[in-house]
Amino acid sequence: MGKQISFNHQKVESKWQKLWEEIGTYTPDIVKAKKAFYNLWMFPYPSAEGLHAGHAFSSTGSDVYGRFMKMKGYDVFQPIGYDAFGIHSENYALSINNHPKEMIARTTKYYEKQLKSLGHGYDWTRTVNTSEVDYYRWTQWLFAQMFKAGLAYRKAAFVNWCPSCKTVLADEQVIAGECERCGHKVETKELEQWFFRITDYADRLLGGLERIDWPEKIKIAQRNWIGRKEGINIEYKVKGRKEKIICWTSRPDTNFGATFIVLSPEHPFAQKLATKENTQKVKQYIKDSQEKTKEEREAEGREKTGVFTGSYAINDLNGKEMPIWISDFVLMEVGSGAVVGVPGHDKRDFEFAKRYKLPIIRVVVGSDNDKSPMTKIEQVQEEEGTMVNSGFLNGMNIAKAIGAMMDHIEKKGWGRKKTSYHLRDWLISRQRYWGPPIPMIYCEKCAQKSKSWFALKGISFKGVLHKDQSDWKHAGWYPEENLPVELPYLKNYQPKGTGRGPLAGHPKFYEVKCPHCGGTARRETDVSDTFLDSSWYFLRYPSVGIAESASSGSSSPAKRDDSATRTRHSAADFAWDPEITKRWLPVNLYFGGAEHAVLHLMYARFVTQVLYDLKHINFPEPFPRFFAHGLVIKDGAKMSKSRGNVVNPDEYIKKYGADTLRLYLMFMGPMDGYPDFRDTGIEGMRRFLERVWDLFVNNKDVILVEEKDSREVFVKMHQTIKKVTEDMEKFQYNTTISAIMEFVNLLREKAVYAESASSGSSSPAKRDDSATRTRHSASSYIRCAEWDEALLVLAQLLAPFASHLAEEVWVNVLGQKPSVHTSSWPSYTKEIAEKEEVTVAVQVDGKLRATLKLKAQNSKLKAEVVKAAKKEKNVANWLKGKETRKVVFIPGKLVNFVTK
RNA sequence: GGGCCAGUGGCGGAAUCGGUAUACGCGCACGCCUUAAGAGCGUGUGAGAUAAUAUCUCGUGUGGGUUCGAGUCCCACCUGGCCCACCA
Repeated sequence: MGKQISFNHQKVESKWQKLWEEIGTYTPDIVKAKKAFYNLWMFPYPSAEGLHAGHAFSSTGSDVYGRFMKMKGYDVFQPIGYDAFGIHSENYALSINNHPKEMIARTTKYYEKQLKSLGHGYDWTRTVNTSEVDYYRWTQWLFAQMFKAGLAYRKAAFVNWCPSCKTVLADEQVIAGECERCGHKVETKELEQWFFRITDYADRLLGGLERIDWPEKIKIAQRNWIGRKEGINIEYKVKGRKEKIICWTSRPDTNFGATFIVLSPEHPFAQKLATKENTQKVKQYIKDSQEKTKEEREAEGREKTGVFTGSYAINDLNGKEMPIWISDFVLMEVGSGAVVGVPGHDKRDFEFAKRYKLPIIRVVVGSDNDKSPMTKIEQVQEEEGTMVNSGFLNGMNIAKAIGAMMDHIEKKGWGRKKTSYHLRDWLISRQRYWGPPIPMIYCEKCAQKSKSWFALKGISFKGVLHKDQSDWKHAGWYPEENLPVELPYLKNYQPKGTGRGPLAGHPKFYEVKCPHCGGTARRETDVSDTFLDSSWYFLRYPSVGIAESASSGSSSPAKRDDSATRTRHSAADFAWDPEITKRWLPVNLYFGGAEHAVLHLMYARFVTQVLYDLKHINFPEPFPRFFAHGLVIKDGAKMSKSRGNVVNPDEYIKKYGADTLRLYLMFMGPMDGYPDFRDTGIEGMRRFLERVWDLFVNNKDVILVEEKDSREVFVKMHQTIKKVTEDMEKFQYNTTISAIMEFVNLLREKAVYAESASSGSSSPAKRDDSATRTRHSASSYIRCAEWDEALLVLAQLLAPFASHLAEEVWVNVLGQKPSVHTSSWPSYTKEIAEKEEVTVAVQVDGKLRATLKLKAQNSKLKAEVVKAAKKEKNVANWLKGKETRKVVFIPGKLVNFVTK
């Protein structure tokens, strides 16, 4: 008997996990659900060696909320899947010398086992794997839609190239000059690539932020990344030449202080403007700078380099000649790739001017009133001040001067206002193997025709497709209509580093007929960015199994696709079912990491807006509510393999149980914090659960709660429900659990165990040797209803966290029908939850001198409280000989005698 | 360089609106139990003064301010973290 006290987590957990799956506890009626709640956790990529404690932390945070909503009466849908396509999985496969296809098959199995062992309430009947053809045919479909809408185009550009991953990268995927995946320094290469016109959506992505419930820091990150800035393109004539240089600036007010112009080495005029004697130097400089990586450019960073072209631009404002220089601190992708140098009011310009002894003119005087010539960088006035040496602007403040100057320049025809964005088009091609082949076909013959077509129209065609939809077919590119374009199994899938993907070595794959002229054409051999896979997965989940099952044909869904006969939105043959999508989307709560602020979260919003515009869905924002969880820290640092501080949840689940781990992870700290994982902490949590278990299984021996105690238990129960309910909504699980602990502590304190009549030496009463607990003979006391209710409530409050233990006691101890997870969340009465007796603080001049224990209603009466407070010896002492000038009274809380 | 966030016991962290700072847990100490150890249970635990569970002083990174009253609000600074970064 005595040994049975210990909670056998392995037995209990596996028992319920099996049963839940059998009876479909977490599989909602996807077609008919009335109160749909789509609770989504960012799916993981199954490339590493399984889930670590960080995954367990965030997925549990999401699961706890889903379970809570379920008990609140919602039809909760919690799907799970794998972001299994893409460079991260491929790199991992390469590192372990395994084919990604096999690696994925193995790791997804392991992930599934781990996720199940954590006891999460996922709907395992609807999973997604982005590397499976049934999924990626729609990723390809999405690409084709983008192209048809004029949102996918090719252009030659200076792009980020990772020499280690041997592929190009989007701007978002370059972190501080390094590859997001492998950490290798990124270089710049000029290549022709596929882009998505995300910049067309810049303003809408910005505007949409106002309407969604996201953490402010994520919104700010997106705003900064989009980086909308008002400015002006100023056109400068070049002395003695026909070229005009356009410089974008947000600070035209300082233009009277402009003393030079700097072009990016990649600027089309960079070489052209070099005078004869400078040509050699300029050529060399351009060549040198292009060989540098971004990192190198930056490392030399503050030490500016440059070369003079020999040409001069004219500042129309004052007719001054400005030497035109070339320097690699000016980036082609920013603004217009050319900068007007105002060294007095821009630190970088100042450094450049200093280095090459260019004149520095002050045109702004700041609040320090320094009007002296500028010789030190500290004097550079960037932020605020009053205009000087600036003609008609003199005396104006900066804000006013900017407006005045912009109007002036536009009126004179020297330039045009232009809003600039930091956001750039999404580079979507990858020269890799493990991804969806870009479903496009290129026909050289058609391309030649289109070149003449462009020539006819007077458009110089440089590989950039125009937005006008009629243009695309003239560039020789056609979207593949027979989807999917299956990724062939390649044994040697290693990236080549030639600027082309591994598929380029397989004529069987790329040799196709031109869908337009029937001639020999070539299929695109690059694959798409992995972030395209994850940009729409949330649309897929609810319809998994629905779209296919509605199909009557015997052929596989992959083969059924025939664009001519396909009705786009028929349930049988589309990525998502329109009715189900209406019911379940947008996602009600998205739970994930903040590190995706300008990656996945931005791309998913963009794709959703495009699909909304193309009328494939009826909502413009995929995630109206997003919660950004924090990270688990171990030994003071972020978990990582290289640090060797990765915590594998498996061993903890085995040793202490999933319930213990779940509770501990949620108790460590707030969900958006960075709590430290400790072994001693989890042991403490196991002890807590052991005490809870003890409370339940020995429940039948509790025979008494005294009148006073039963009331206390009852009140505490209502207080606990209130606290837990409120804090759950705010994802403050740590305080939720501490409230439950307090409740458990009280129950244990008040419990009185009977001498068991039936059992002998191993009776439960023996187990507890506390001197404070009294033992009574069973005959003289009765059980109270409050006690039984308290235990039911306790099981329910624990259910989102300790799902298995709660279920076990709910069914096998408390005799309820399964499942505690479908029972309705307990309610509380506000009046009962309010304390009956309160402690009122008594202060003299703001210092605590006594506390009063008063009945709640009395504590609200000023006269009563003041009277009682003055009676307190210590208060009287402090008031002696002083004149009370004022009495501050906060009903039910505090009284403060002011004598000063 | 820019943006955002945070500094509370030995540790993780509590503290709705400005109103008893340190809830809950870990750790530690002591006690009970035990032949012993462990487990379990109980008590204590911000610092200092003190015979004292009475009482007093100090105390939420530093310095100032507002207020009857500040962890919370304002100003300046210091430290740490995260994100972005030669963005014109």
